[in-house]
Amino acid sequence: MKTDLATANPRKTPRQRRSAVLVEAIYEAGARILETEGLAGLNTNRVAAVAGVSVGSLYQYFPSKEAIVAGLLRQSRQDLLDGMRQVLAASEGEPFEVVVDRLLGVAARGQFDRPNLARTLEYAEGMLAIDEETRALKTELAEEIAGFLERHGISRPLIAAWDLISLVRGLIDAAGLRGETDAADVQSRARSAVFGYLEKMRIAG
Amino acid sequence: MKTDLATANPRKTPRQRRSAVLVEAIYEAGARILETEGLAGLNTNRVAAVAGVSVGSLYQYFPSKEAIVAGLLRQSRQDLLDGMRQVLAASEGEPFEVVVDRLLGVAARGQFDRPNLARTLEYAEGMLAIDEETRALKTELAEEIAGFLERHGISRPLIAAWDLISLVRGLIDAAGLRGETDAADVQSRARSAVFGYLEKMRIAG
DNA sequence: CTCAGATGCGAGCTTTTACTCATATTATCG
DNA sequence: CGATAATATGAGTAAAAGCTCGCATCTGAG
Repeated sequence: MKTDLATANPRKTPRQRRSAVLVEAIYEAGARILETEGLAGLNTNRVAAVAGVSVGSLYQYFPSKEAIVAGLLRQSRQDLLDGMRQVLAASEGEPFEVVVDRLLGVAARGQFDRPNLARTLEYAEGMLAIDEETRALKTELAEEIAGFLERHGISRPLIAAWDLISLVRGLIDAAGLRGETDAADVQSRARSAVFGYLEKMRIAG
Repeated sequence: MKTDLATANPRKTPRQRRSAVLVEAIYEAGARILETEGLAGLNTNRVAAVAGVSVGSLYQYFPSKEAIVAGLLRQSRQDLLDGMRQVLAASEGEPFEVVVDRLLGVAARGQFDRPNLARTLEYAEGMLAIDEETRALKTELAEEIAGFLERHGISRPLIAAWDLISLVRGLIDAAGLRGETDAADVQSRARSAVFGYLEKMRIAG
């Protein structure tokens, strides 16, 4: 638990194809373990075993087990941010409600298929030394959303963005945990919460 | 990580005062560690050290480290459930909005002062073998809220209860994590989300 | 084909951690 | 008090986990 930043970043980057494959296998093994057993079940020996590689190879590219988790978190955040930006870019001139719903769709898709993984990764942030870049992705996402909200007359847009992100995450996460499978239904309830919140904010803010 | 139920429950109950004090010290030490270093930072040796007792004593009352976390989770849930029930019992005939706001206050108070602890405990449920009784507390809470919602004409009350609980938790949790200190402001935003959601649900349900 | 650099390996060393047990101290009650 | 039950202790053990290092194998440029 003493992990500082130096040990939470990749050690070296793969140059040949086989090493890229190896790194990918490690990430997937890590994800699977986090998904089924959580942070506490993740150890380098097991990751290596599940990935079908040796511990030594693992340590060629990951200086610590935290680095694996950090990498997964970064990927997950980057994907979400990219998805959101794509929606926003492709939705110029569209009605507010439509855009919000599309954003919601991106969020739901990213979280609902592997809810345990998503939850563990988010939880991990508070416990690990995560590099600034990965942390920044979270802020970037909020700012992206905030900009969009501001353009549509929502007051305190940054606060609202944070609130909406965390509230939607909480709702979807819990639904996944309970074993709900109807993503459309969950999304529609999340929509209610989001629009409800926004309406109140338009008046009160 | 193999912990089954037998090992996640208290070993024996304190009979004298000194042992009750000891157990209390262990819980508080556990809470402090979870708060600052998360689940991964919790180990029996450290808990004992922080509590100022010996490992041997710890194992007199806790069969495993999981039992400490399980106990903390149970307490936290019991407190929340009690608080909610008290509000509901004391609010017969009060307007819906007032009661909701009081419930929100209970939730916020229980979560906002030690957000890291609250988050870790909730996360822990998925990773540990928690006794049925503690698990049931979660359901009881949802059902309590659901009953209240149903009496006020909310459709799909149980789903709505789950959604509201998790959405409020997500929102408050994130606010605490970001270091917000104005509990009243957070609560008022949570109120917006809750009423917003409920209004949509009254129509759509 | 060759060879230097890149990659892969896994036995094994070290540290951490869960947990026990023999022993010592303290409370309670007659 | 004195005796018995309750409680507290912490050195010690076994298992798990983090991580290294010397050596084997592969790849691609020339």
